[in-house]
Amino acid sequence: MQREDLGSLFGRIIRRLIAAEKPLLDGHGLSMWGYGVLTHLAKQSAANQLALATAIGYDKSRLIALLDDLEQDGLVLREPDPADRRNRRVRLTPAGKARLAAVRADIRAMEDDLLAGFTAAERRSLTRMLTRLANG
Amino acid sequence: MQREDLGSLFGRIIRRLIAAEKPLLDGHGLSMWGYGVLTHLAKQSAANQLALATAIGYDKSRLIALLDDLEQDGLVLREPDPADRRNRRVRLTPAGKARLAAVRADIRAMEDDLLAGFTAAERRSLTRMLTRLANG
DNA sequence: GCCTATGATAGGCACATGCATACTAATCTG
DNA sequence: CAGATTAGTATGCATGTGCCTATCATAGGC
Repeated sequence: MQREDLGSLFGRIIRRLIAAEKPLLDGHGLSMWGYGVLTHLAKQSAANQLALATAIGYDKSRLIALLDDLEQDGLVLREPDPADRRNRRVRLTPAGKARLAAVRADIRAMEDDLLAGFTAAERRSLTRMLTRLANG
Repeated sequence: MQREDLGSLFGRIIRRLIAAEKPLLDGHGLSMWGYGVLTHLAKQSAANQLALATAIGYDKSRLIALLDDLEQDGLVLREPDPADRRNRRVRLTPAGKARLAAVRADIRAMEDDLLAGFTAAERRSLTRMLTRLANG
């Protein structure tokens, strides 16, 4: 029973993260997946909804209602693609960017708190290794 | 949009881990939570089921059926606590230990594969940091 | 010896998930 | 132009989850 499972470690960490993030997201009227969509769109607008769904690992059927909500809140915009009228491009509105920035500030503060015991070098090393694992 | 969210990183990693672990567990006839129970019991037998549930972060109601299954498969044993007959101690059977060892070998191999690009020093550093985060 | 608290168990509720199907509009292929 | 493919959308199903309530046996406090 030497070393502990990665699965168990990551599982416990994810639980802590979710528990800490949930109230912050609630405070800004965002769901986990809603936040995921905004975050992704901040990096790059989506050429179509299917691409967005696969990019964030969400079900394309479920994405519809999620986008409906975000659009109704004025955070994202679905616009037709003139080149291929089947596609609907999705991008952030200014309000979406603002909302994201606000949540992100809260989340960053929470994460800083979580990493309080880590030196700057450790944090860099950790995020670098996590990124490698995530993109494997 | 400087650094990426911890939540997003951990989320993607967890997805990869689950996708890789699921078939291994299936191959040994274990569910995620079943594996979690066996792993925990290998570290220490549970004084009662409630303690076990909270230790692994599982719902105490749901634990019943899970233990029923594990017991029926001969992997764990529920035995009365002579000191307090409300309690039911839970511990691994030899078959449970054997099953756990088998799954664990598979999982360890999978994890080694996942960490293929990491040096021994990096792995140590990673697990040390993850443990700190998990036990915050 | 009563009253309260605790552990094991059963059951239900609301919700999110992955997965599958179906339908329409638009595009592409031959 | 006809047939196949793709994007968006709606919907349904089985499953798993957290949470909450109820019941029963046992313990412990007073």
